Amino acid sequence: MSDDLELEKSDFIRAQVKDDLAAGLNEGRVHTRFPPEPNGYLHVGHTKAILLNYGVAQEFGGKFNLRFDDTNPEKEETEYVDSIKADLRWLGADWEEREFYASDYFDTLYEWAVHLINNDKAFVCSLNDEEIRQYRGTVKEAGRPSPDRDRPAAESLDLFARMKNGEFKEGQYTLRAKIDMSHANMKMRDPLLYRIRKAHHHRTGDKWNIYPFYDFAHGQSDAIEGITHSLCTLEFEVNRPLYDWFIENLPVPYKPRQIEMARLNLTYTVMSKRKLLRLVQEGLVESWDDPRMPTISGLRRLGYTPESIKKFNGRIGVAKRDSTVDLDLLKWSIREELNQTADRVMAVLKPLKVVITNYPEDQVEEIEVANNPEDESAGTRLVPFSRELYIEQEDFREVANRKFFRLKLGGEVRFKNAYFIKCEEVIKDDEGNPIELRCTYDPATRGGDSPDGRKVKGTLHWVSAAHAIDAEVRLYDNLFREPFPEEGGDYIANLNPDSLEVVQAKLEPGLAGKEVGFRCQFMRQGYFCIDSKDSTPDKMVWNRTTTLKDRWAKLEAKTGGK
RNA sequence: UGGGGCGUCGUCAAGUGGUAAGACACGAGGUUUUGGUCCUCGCAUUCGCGGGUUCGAAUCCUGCCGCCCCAACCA
Repeated sequence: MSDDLELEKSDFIRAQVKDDLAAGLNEGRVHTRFPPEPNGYLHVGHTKAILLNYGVAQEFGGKFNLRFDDTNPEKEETEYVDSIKADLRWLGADWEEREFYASDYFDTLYEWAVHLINNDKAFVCSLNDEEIRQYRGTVKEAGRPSPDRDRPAAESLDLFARMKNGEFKEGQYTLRAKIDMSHANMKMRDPLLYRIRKAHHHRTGDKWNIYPFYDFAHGQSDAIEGITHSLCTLEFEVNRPLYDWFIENLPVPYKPRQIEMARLNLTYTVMSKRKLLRLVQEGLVESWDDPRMPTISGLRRLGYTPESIKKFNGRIGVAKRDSTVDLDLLKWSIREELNQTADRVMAVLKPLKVVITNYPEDQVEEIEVANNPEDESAGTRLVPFSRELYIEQEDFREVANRKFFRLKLGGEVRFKNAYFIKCEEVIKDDEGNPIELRCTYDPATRGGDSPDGRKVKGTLHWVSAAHAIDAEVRLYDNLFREPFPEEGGDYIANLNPDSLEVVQAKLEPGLAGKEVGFRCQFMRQGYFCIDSKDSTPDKMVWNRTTTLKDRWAKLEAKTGGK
């Protein structure tokens, strides 16, 4: 698990920070921040930003702030700030006592807006949203100045104060910067600074009737906190000139610098809070932390560890080109860890009864099984073996070719660590489906080796029927069936109808009493963990974190089942 | 009147003038009481394309092509 003190992390951002330090910038400080808007749950994409920002601060002996970008009261809720904090803690990103909110700075921001008005760099505009859009021009045509652009500062000051006091309706006025309506960068065409919004804010309550926009809050918040490197995603590249304009034109205590990187995209998933919110609202998934969701809380519930997510992020790197990472890399990162650390247990997902006809009726043997072949120190345990057992339905075929190493009528296989078992008879239901196998065992093969040296090709996992624990197991698969669900139409249409299959499984008895969150490998099936929401001691619920690599399935698919 | 970014293997990604790292995926073998793990081998004569500079170019110059972002009172 720790082959990864690896080569020192290096990417263009860390290189830049290193250069800045070497050049003696920022008094030798490094100070980063993660600035989520509390309008939804965090997803894997955010882990890239969190781990980068926190990692850079750590690596250069700097500080890391958590700052909620809460300038839009209509979409923001305390539930979201709580979930965000829980996710950061779980990931191990420690903001110490520096938990801030853009709303902490509303008073300062208001003063700074007044400062701009006084310096003839902002004005109160009475255009409505439609007019503002028209006056702004297009990407290829210059815009036109608002008729209010030359409103005297005294008048703007008065109007702005009255906006704040709630004297006007929403939408009646805005405060805008006075920059350049013909600027090639649309963001510089007299951008909006404040809008009237008589909404209840999750922290400031009803104190404010006006709220600053992102552009007027973000860089200034960075400046107030003394952030040295303000890392964000590529789409904010066009906002940077505006970011710098405010820093230059306001009496800020510090001049931070914005650096942009590519956001994370993953195949077979969507990575936008808006799109994830729709899945939740329309009941297409159970909740934000549905194990199929790419949210941090969803992955946590699915069984991912913080380490695996860090490993994943270490592998994908940080760069500026738009990219979509293969979901397999994420799955690989958790298998990689769990292969080393998870105990192996036997659990039968889709049970088929096996009766060993020559095994004494009331006999029970305790079979010794290694807990983890990758880790001898994990020790061994005893598993009961008896006359009636369960095996996996898919481990039996009445007839099959020699590529099928498992049990067939008349064939012999090994039951893991127990005995060689031979299938003598199949009992079927009315539809012809096998419902019970009558088998014999070879007492001389106890432990799973034959003294006469004969070989069997297959080894099956099994569970003693009388001792088995019943449990619900949720077999999760990709949420979407297409690698690029957003391509061509509505992503909802690309939802994978088989993203969840629920089965009633039989588990080996040693699993009784395991705590919520417990992870292990169900031998030959995958990695599983006990669900943190729905599992109870009486009725366990398990989630499949991910399958094992399955070369047999691949072979079968290739040969078309022949 | 457009501006700003970005193009290196199927997918990520190193590389910063000295002759294409690594990972995932994929393929072929071997080991194996998990068709898992592990091990071995293979997988870019070429860096979006074309010119140029140079003894030497993915790296420099130049022309073209392609993709992404910006015209919310969202962030």
